[in-house]
Order: sequence, then structure tokens, then C-alpha cells
Amino acid sequence: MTAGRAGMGVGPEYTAPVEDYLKVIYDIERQAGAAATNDIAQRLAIAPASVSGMVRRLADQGLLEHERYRGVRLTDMGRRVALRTIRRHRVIEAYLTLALGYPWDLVHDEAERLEHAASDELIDRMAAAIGEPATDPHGAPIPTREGEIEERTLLSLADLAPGERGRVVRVSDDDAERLRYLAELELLPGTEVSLLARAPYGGPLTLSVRGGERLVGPALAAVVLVEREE
Amino acid sequence: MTAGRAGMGVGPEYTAPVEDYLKVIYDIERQAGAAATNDIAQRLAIAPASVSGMVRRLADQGLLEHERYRGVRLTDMGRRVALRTIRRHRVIEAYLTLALGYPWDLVHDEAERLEHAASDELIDRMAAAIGEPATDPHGAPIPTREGEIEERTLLSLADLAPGERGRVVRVSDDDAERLRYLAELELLPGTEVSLLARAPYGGPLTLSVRGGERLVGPALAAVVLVEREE
DNA sequence: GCCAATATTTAGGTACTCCTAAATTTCGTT
DNA sequence: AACGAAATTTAGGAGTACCTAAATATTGGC
Repeated sequence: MTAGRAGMGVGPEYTAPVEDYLKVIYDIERQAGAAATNDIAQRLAIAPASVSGMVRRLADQGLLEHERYRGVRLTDMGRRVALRTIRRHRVIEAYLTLALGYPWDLVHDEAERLEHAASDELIDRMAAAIGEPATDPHGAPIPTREGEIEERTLLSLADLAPGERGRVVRVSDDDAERLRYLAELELLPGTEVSLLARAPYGGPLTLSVRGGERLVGPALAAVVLVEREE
Repeated sequence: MTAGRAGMGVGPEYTAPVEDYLKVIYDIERQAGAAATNDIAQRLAIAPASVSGMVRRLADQGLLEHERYRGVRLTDMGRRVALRTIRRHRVIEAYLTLALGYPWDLVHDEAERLEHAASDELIDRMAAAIGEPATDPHGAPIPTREGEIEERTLLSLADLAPGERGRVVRVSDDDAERLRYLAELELLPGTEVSLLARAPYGGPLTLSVRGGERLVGPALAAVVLVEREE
């Protein structure tokens, strides 16, 4: 037995690996409609063969539906569990940043572990202590206690046309090194950016950020999500 | 794989069950000199046969020494790991109480899970945020970052002679129900108590607490640790 | 000094989560 | 329509941590 967390109120408890599967399946499904075995494996950094076995068990438990060779979709129950885990993660990230002065590039890894151990009671107290923020420090929306989430469809920097302006809304949070670099470039949620030019054939983008010029490659641009301005 | 926590600096990481074994062995050893298989099993609420297997592995890893049929003693390394886990637990308990207004009867269970997931970095930030307290909310001393702990040998209420006075220093924290009852009786760390009378044959103790009289049975008295006054 | 009660260990199993290697299925392209 | 590459699943294992039942060692009482 390796489970985790407090019972709090309802529902069974899930192991950390199960919660991790559901989280990444939620995320892939949102972007792609259904989660392929390979994508799940890659996101969890495990072998695809391992995913097949787990997917069967999760389907048996009613957390997802699986069409052989077709991929996986969460059931309502699976989505509820996924969103609860995502809420935990993001509340913890926000709390560590706001209440404990944790550096923003480190909160992801800490939250990745704590999210499986914290009770709902604790998560709610943390959220209350920092004024129930709507997003985590990287701009990701925090689901409500009831499992509602405001999922805006955002552009990435790479989707802007030359001459367009945008405001950074959210950045990918799972690579501390990359976050430090983004902070250095001042590409943080809330910052205004305009795309000056884009070199062809996957070349770098030239941005204007707070009056300075920045060169960023397409891989980096893809993880910086913006809303178009004007 | 089920491990946990951040690498922070040194040393390997240990699974949650390993940390739990080392914690209870530390505790039993302190009171009894060596930890018997049966006692470990009882404290962890698992079968004695399960302990035998784990003890062999912990001995192989150099965390403890085992004399067959004689019990178990932590090595310096094992003691270091145990004290680090105990520090985590008690810092978390103190933080939840002082920083998040967590009720004192619930912090134990929450800490029991978080102690295996929190990084040293987080523990140190929590401790700093509440002013590096010397004890947790139940009066248990918090080991330092370096693994030093001030282990006073305390009397239990049951050890007082009629007419003697004492001050509650520490209470056992692992039963929420019992903690709520102790709070009701005002038998909290810091409170002065005097033993008025003790009924024979395992009968109840009559106490005076803050001007009121209390009757407590010997089982409850045994978990309230005091220092003698005058 | 022996014997029964108690403590401990061994033997054999289960569940979870991961692995590699070897099928198998699907799909895009020719 | 068929073929080969890519994706997926099955088969067979390993490590952790637990279990019950059976064997074995120790110890206190007589």
C-alpha cells in the first residue's frame, strides 16, 4: 500500500501514479481530443508498454474509456479526479510562491510531490490564505473546489503574425531551467509583447518586450501562451 | 517506484514505508533500548512477518543492526534519516497550526503524509516562517537541520505522587479523538497540574487543573508527560 | 532442566507499477 | 491493394511492501 492523502469527504483515494496518469490524460485530451498511448508514455517518461497495462486498470475502474489502438478519453469521474489533482497542484504552486517566497522555477517540482499528499482541507486553507487566486504563478487557471475550470484557448507566441501585439498569459511550468530563462527575458504572465519579425524555416522570432528586443527560437515561443491585443 | 521528495543535497532518498520504519524504531529504541519485531509491527499496524523482511533490507542498506531474535538498533545513518523525518513531521505540524490555523488534533495525520513529500528546502522555509520553534504543537522537540534533538526524560502524569505539582510538557499526538478530549480537560503543554489523589488498583487520578478538578484514567495519564514543579 | 507460551522467522502469495522484447494492428503511401 | 513504418499490445520479469500459515527459536515457570 502506497496510497495517499486524506479521505476528507467522498470518493475513493487514488495512488500517486493514477493521479499522474489522469492529469496528463486530461491535458493531452484537451489539446488533441483523445490521448494516445505513446503521448501518455512520453509525458510520464515511462515505456509505452507500461501505459497499456495501466490504461486497462483505469478503464476497469471507470476512470476512462479506451478504444483499442485508438486512444483514451476520461469519463466524468476521471475528469473530476484529474481536476482535483490539478487544483491541488496549482494551489500549492501559488501558495509556495505567495506565502513562502518560493522561487517560481522550483514550485512545480515541489507541487508535483505534495499534490498527492495534501488533503482537501489543507488545499482549501492554502487557497484561502492567499486570497483564492484564479491562476497559479505560471498563469495556469486553478480549478474550483467544485471542479470547474476556465479553459481559455490561447495562442502561442509562435502564432502571432509579425507586427501583432499580445500579452503573455501563461507559460509552461515543467522545466525549471526554461523558467529561469523566461524570467531573464521578462517573458512572464502579464507582460506585453510584440512580434517584430519571424525568420523563415523555423528560425528565431524577434520580439519587443518592455522596450527591449529579444530573439527566441520556435521551441521556446511555443510554450509562451498569449492573448492577442487590439 | 513510489519514492518521494526532493534530492536537496545529499544522500539517497527513502520510500515512505522506510522512513516510517525508521521513525518508529527510533522512538521504540529511545524508550526500550532496542526495538523488537513485534513492537515495530504493532506501532506500524502491520503483521510481524512483514517486519522481518523489511528489517533485513534496512540492515542490508546499513540503516540498522539486527540481532536475530534480539531486536534492532539504528546505525548512525539510520538515526540521521529518522531524525530528518521526525523534523519534517514536527515542523509541518507546527507550521500548519501557527501559519494556517489548523486544528491541533488534525495536524498529525496531515503531517504523516506530507513528511514524505516535502523537500528540505520547504521544511526550512516553513520553520523560518514561524520563527524556528523548539517544539511542535504537542510539545515534542523539533530536531535541528543538523539532526540534533533535545530529548528530555519526562515523567508521565501517572508518575506523580499525590500532592505533587507538575507542568504538562508534552502529550501524545497520534489520536485526534484523544487530543480533543485532552483539550477539553485543558491538559495542554504549558498547563500546571497537581495530583490530588490516585485511586488504587489502576483507578482514576484526581487532578487539579486551572482551579478545576479532573478525573483521568491511567491510560490517559500515561500519555501526558510532565515535569515536576518545586 | 524441560515445556509451554511467546516471539520471530521462513515459505509462499498478492497487488501495484514499472521494464524489455516480441507480437500484432493500423495507417499512409505507393 | 499491399507493404512497411509507426503505434500498440501481449508476454514475461523485477522490485517494493504487504499478507497468512507454518516452522523455529527463546524464555519464563515449574
